[in-house]
Order: sequence, then C-alpha cells, then structure tokens
Amino acid sequence: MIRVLLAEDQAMVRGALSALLNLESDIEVLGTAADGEIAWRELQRLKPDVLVTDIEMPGLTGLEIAQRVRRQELPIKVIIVTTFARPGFLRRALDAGVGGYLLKDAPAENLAEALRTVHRGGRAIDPQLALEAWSEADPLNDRERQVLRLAGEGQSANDIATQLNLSHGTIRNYLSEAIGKLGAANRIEAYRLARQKGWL
Amino acid sequence: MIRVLLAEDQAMVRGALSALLNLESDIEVLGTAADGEIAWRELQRLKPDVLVTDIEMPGLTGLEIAQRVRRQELPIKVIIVTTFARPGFLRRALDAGVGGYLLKDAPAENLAEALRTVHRGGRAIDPQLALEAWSEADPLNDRERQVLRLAGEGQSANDIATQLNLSHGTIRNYLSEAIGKLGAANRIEAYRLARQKGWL
DNA sequence: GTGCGAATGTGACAAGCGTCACCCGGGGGT
DNA sequence: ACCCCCGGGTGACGCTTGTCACATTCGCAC
Repeated sequence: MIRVLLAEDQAMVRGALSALLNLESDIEVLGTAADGEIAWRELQRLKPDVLVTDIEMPGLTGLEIAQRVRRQELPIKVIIVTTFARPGFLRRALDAGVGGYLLKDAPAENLAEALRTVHRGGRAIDPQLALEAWSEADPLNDRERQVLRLAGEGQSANDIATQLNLSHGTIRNYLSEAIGKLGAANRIEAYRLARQKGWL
Repeated sequence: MIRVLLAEDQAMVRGALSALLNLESDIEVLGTAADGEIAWRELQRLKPDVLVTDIEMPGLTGLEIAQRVRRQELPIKVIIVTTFARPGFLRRALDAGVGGYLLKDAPAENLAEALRTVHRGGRAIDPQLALEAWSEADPLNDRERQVLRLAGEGQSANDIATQLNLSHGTIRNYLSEAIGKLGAANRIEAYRLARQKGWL
C-alpha cells in the first residue's frame, strides 16, 4: 500500500486527483492540502510515503517543500505535478532531489504509474522535458533576475532603483544586460522570454 | 441519467475530473475532448445533455463554443469550469447564455451539484464572482484592447502600427487612452491590469 | 603589494514613450 | 446646408529606455 499526501491549491483539481488515485487498489490518499504550509504540517503529522504536489501554491511552493524534505532528510519521496513545462523548474526540482516531475497534460494514468515507480525508488521524469532541461542554462544572474521581475510588473527604472537602493543607471545597465543575454528587443519581451523558460 | 461531455486541455485534470464525475450514480461521462475543435465535433456527434468545459483551450475557447451552441440553438447546457476569477470572463459567458460558471478552486463536490442544477434548468454561478461581474464594466474599446494586447507582447508602437496599418502616432494615442482609463503608469501596468480583469 | 574581476555608478546619446492640443474628412441628425 | 461626432493623423514637449564607454570600489589570488 502506497500512502500518499496530495497538495494542490485548486480545490476542484485536488478533489478530482484524489478521487482518481483512490480508484487504485494499491494507493491510499491519507490526506490533502490546499497550500504549501498546510502541506508541510500534514507531511510531518501523517508521514506519508509519497508527497504529490503542485508547484505554484500560496505560502510554500512545491519546490520549497522538496528542498526542506531533502534538507531534513525525511524518508518521503516527492512528485511534482505541474502545468508548467519550464525547463528551469525541472532543473530546480531535480536539484531539490525530487523523485518525479510530471506535467498536468500527461495522461492521467501516468500519475499512478509514476507513484509506483517512485515508491520503488525509481524516478519518473517527463521525457521531453528531461531533454530540454540540461540543454539551455539560465544565463541570468541574481541581480538581473530580480530587476527583470520588477520591470515585468510595470515598474520604471527609477521605482526599481529606490526599491533596491541602487542607482537609476545601474538598474538600466542590468536591464540592458538581461535584454542582451536573452536576445530580446526590450524589457517586456525579455520578461516574457525569461518567464516562459522558468528563469523568472 | 445526466449525459455529459467533458472538455479540458490538461490531460491529467481531464482524466481526474472524468473519474470524479463517474463516481456519481446519476452522471454518465459520454466522452472527453482535449481541445475546442474536438469538443465541438463530439458535441454534435454525442448530443450530450451538458457540456462541461474549460475556457482556455487550443483551437476554440470554451466561451466560443458556448456562443456557437446558443447561435445554433442546440438543446445543450454549458457549464464553464475555469481557473480564472476574471469578472470579464463571467460576463462574456453569461452573454453567451451558459448555464453555469464555476472556479476550479471551488470544492469538487460543487461540480456534480452544479451539473444537476443546470440539468434541471437552473443556473449555477460562482457567488462571489457574480457580484463583481456587473460592478465594473470594461472601459476599453476595440482598438484600445487590440493595441494593448500587442503592446503587452513586447511590440513597440512602430511594430503595432505596421501590423494594423495605422500610424505610429495613432497607436501611441490609443495606448495613452488605455493607460489613462485604467489608471496605470505605463503600458506594462495597463496590460497587467486589463488582463487581470479579463478585459484582455 | 600588484593585478584581476565582480559589482555598482556616471554621463552621454539616440530612440522610444506618454501626453496634449489640434487638424482632417466623412457620416448622421436636424 | 449646417453642425457635430468619430476614427484617424500630426507635431511638439519632456520624460524614460536601451546602449556604451569609462570610472570607482572592494575583495581575493598570487
């Protein structure tokens, strides 16, 4: 019997996935969590074999939970199930030592199958994504990422400067760097590109 | 027996929702569709009582399907199930005569309940959203919407001008109008605001 | 110490952006 | 015939962006 905790913020999807997994005779859904913090608490209380979690959740993200599990050396496997086919996410997930990484647009049967594989100690990584992941590295450094994120929210160079205690000019330099590295024409395009790759 | 067709582009969610609905004794899932065009074909072939559909799908969106159903006066109810709590979407859905509009972060049991209500001829609209929907009207006109959408993709005023066969200056005027109406500081913020409200 | 390389700043320039006041031409009312 | 509204355009103004070449400072390696 594989004992599972399910974390996913959209209630309807959570309920549906739970129903789906409960149809399997060798899988038992111990509980579900609507956000990252609840998931973390339930994880410690229920001690499941496997945590199945989304990435984007209020509070803790799925990636952050995976990092904590690894840091505390808990005997719990983590499977990420997410909408986003972003190589950067997969990469960070692998760095956090997750057992599986599936996309929500993979067939539903894959989930139970992946659960069994991971429970046996194997890995279940979405195949197309696995290829892309190591092909293209994130060219941005921390500052560039940070500045690009704020610029993408509509803030001007001046706004960002005050917010980060840097000078107006420096911000523009970083932004220019980022735009160049990404081969974009302006901050908006750069933001979109970076976001799409999961480099945020 | 309520005969249902389910349209949703994410395979895993599709499978899970299908499993969920099949647990109900009075509901039968006739089939599922992975995008809007398939959904439209299956709709005509299977003649279900109710179509449960996502909004954002490749090909036809759920809203467009609802509009077609109404235009052709098919005896099929439509229930929209979506992630997006955007008042503008609900409004367009109501204009298209849908029977129900639920959010994916409503509890899973609501879906079956809504199906029954709509099948009986009632309406199932997410309550909080219903309030907001009529409170704030979309202030943008067609040109502004169009221009703002392109600007949000990172295109410059010049790019947009050539694309729409308008002058450089006119584009900037429209953009300025849109920014003003939305109370934004620049195109990026304006784009984000409009998008968030579902005015796109 | 000397030297190198990050990280941050500066100043200048051209291009793009946001705003505004105003112009033009074609429908519709009346 | 008149006016007025509407979609579109013009030109000018000042500010923001994107780029680049060149400082400054600090820390680390040797």
